[in-house]
Amino acid sequence: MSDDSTRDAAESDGDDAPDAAGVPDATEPTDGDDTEHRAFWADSVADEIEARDPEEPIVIKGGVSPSGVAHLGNFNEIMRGYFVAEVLRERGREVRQVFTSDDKDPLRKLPRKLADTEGNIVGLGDVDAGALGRNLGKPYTAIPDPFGEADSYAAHFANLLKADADRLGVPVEMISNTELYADGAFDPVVERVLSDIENARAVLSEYQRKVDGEYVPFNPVCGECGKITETVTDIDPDAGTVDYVCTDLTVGDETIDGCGHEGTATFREGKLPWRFEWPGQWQVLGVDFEPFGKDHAEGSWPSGEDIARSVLEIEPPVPMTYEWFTLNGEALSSSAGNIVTVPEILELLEPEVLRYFFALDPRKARNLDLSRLDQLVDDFDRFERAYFGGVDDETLTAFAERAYPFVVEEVREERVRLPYTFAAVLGMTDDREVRVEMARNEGHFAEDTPEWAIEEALERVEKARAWAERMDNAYNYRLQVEMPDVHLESDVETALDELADFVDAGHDGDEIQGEIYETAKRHDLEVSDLFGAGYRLFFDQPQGPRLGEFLGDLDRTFVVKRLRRAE
RNA sequence: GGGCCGGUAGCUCAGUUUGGCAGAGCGUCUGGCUUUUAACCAGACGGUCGGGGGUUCAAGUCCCUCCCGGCCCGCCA
Repeated sequence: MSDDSTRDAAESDGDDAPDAAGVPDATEPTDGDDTEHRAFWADSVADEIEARDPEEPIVIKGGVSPSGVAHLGNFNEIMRGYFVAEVLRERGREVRQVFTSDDKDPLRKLPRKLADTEGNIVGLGDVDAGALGRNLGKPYTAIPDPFGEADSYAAHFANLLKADADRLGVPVEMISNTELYADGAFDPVVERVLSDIENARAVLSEYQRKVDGEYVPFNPVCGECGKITETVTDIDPDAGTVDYVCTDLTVGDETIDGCGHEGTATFREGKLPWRFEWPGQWQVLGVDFEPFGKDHAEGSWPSGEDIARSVLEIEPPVPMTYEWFTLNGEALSSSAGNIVTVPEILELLEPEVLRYFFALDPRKARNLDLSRLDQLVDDFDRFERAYFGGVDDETLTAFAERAYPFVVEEVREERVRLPYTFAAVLGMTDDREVRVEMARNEGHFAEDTPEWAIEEALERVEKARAWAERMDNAYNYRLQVEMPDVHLESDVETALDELADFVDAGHDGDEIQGEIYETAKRHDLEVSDLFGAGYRLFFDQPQGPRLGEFLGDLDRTFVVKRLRRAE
């Protein structure tokens, strides 16, 4: 176990992310006054926040170290916070949702994966790794963007995260931790911690054994080499400075060399260690609610809560632990390549389905199985129907009544949802008219279905098509525009010619489907042989969707020509 | 080793606060759609609610204990 920890620590910054469910403490009512059960967890959290009679705007926070790839796990905090924010706004509260980029943290190790400006995941080999290596130990904001576009390494990843939040329609305000120090917002916190250092040590030592009488909870940035240092030799709270020596920094079994410089730094030229910095953020930003992954639940939350009360003398925010989700059954890990980004998953799903995923109970550990996205979409569709009263399930309906309006951008009952796997079938052809016709035949579109609803419904076809291709699953068939290279027995060819005549005479899909059986029978063929030939001709595969009905929706001339094997 | 969270049908999940018949969707199977061919319809099958013990008229739900998984109890965040 401890062996692993080295590896894990190596990329702990971002990677292993959080996932899905949450901790109960968080949603437990304060002091047992009113224990009203809520169908939507965000209502329970909102109750708890309101019970504190908070000043407005109510501040909801999340945060992450901008270490490498912004992946879906990082969105737990943003999405969980979003639902609580929306519930409070609905109750007439003014809410500010912020997300800190903890970008004064030092780059401790070279990431194995990065995300470029478009959010695509790339390897370290695609950037100047040597340049990055020389910046080990410096704050992320002091390191150039490896892709050369943003102001810094930190800004690059903060921009990606912000872009993803925009894609999901979450109005989150990004805050640079470095800036909080630079503009003096953190001054009172640092001053408090360092002037009351005996107390600070005493409190933290309850949680961290390493804390001793020499421990100084402040890490200056070296004025010479720019790296975060660990050795403070003197503190002058009145002057607001510390003296330091730029010593080596040990990270796991690696050492980042210090330059030996001896200097003096102001409270703005350095940072607090995380255990103090987190509570400091609560104070500086006036945080009322913060969701966090279960890794914090037994570590930094208890100490942070204590530091907030005992050192900073502030009330910590309402907490909520969420469980992590797994991706395809495995922990999220960028180094292992088990990662999905927001843009990636939005190629496969509508944003509202993804929001739905995060509206589910945060306490439950979930698995996001890309090969079974149809299940997630089906669940969403059912959830949506429940909102409109179409599902005989009290619990689901109660949940949907509360959560659904926050999941969709706009509540519109006339909206049409094509079942995801059916959408994948429609994705076998690019012809929009064929898609619409097939959907009509299946009863998904009615005569009076408005054009906007058809447009929206068809957007799912593109998602489902991308899914079928990416998973290379049972729906990954493609109508062949060019005649495939097929070899057929002569009796099969004869049968196909007859079938072509039948189609040419003008029959609908059902009739064609029936005629395939009849034709096979007449020619003493195995039905499967004739179907097989059809699938070869149209899909260049041995199998496919219900053939007759599919052909009935295609252009008749095309179908006839293809059945006759004409180029 | 200690602590926290999770474990309900093959899969994805409700239900656990406040004890009251074990649930849904999907999948599977069977049947239907004049006819084995993945879209549609109906029905059926499917459960030791992780195991064991306890409390109770009654336990998925409460208590004890054990198993499995994740996390924390070093550093860092």
